Amino acid sequence: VVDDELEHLQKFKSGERHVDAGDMVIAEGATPGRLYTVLEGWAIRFKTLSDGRRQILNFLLPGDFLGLQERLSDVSPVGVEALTPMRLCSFPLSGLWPLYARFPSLGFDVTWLVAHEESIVDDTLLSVGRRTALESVAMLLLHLHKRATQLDLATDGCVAFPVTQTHIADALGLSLVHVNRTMRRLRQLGLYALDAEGLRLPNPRALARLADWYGTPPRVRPLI
Amino acid sequence: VVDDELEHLQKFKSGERHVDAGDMVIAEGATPGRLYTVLEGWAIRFKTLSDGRRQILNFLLPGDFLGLQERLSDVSPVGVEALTPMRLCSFPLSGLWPLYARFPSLGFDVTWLVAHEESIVDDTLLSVGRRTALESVAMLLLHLHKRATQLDLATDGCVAFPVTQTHIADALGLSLVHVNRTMRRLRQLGLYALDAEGLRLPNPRALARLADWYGTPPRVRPLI
DNA sequence: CGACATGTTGAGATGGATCAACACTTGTGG
DNA sequence: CCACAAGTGTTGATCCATCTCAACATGTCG
Repeated sequence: VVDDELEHLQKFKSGERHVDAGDMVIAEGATPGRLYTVLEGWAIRFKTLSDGRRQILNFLLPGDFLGLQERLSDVSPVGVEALTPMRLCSFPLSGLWPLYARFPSLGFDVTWLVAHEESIVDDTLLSVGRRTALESVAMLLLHLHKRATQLDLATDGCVAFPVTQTHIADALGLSLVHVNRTMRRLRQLGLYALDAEGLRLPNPRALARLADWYGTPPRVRPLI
Repeated sequence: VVDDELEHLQKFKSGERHVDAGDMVIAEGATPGRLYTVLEGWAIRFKTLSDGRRQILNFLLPGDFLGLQERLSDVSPVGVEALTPMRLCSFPLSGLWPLYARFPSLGFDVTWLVAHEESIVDDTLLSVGRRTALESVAMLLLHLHKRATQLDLATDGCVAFPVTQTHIADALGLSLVHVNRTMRRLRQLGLYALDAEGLRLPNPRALARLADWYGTPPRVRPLI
């Protein structure tokens, strides 16, 4: 989707960063001075309350941008944790302004990426607030499968899926146990299959109907 | 907070729009060709499922920007409804790119506004997903009161409050009845008072502790 | 005056939470 | 090679935060 933007942004990179699965890319409460784009791998962006309750805000896949929302205050209010080994394109926060000044079209693209991420969070908020557990899980599986497929991460409709039931629970504001039971229902309905190979959705349209969610047709450079 | 940006953005305006309380600024499913900044008044940004369940994504106050997330696809996936009479600064979508090209710093500010709105939605998602009803309502009241105060809408700690319990329910993914009972508890705890004058928070620090939410110190032009 | 929006309260129902096991796999150190 | 811990998935039993249904009160407005 954003190949073009990615390529340009990389000219500003000051280095690549590699992290392992489970590593924190940005720790909650840290003061990161870097921005990243994801080149490879999956991550979660999350917040936690002081007693440990955690909410996953969204999943980060290749092409996603991170570090901007995190920099609105001195201390990052969110954490970012790798779900798989990752390759990140890194550049300093101080490089952002020159980028806008000299390549306004890239600034434009950054805005687009941020707005796009927000629209995903909007959708999740609708799920968590108003959808039932079954509907929410249906939408999340469909959403992630679709994104991965659009990034060419699918082989024959099957995408590697590093997301555990715990992650799904934390993304949808549900308990682990209830996610487990809900996913059993979806599985028995034949709406998804998951094994070592990855995630498969035999009937995506039924999932979409169930979740009342029909993704947005992707547009490159949609503004202007 | 954003007076400076507002002033510049207004140079691009193609007109002012006035709407009454209850009017739709942007209808769900419409294809708006305009962007707005709020000059005066309150609004909600929301999504609805096809059976009518509604989720408010965030509240729009003076200085907020709208129309960008809405324009990521051909059809606006969200609606915007005025809670009070509003005055909006309007300019055409086609004016956005020239703005970036000729005044990169304004592009920068637009990015900041979008990222800031996302951080608010992030906080709400944490509430809806992981906070209890009492905590969620506490945070919402505190958040709105703080924003209004920062915009100088408070007189003597009291802000006009056009938000009904139905809105709070739809913002927090709760039922109207439960919001009513929850607010009664908060009222009896002396944590808020609401009358024709407006909303008053006698003990904001207790609310913050209850909600485990300590807003971000506002920064103007925080990037660079 | 009635219609409508908003707030309030009670009673009962339920989706989802919590607590508690247990199975399976993987990695690790002795 | 085995014992063990840690992560993940699964299932049953029970509880409760919140929902739904149903009234009713109040204020506003045409």
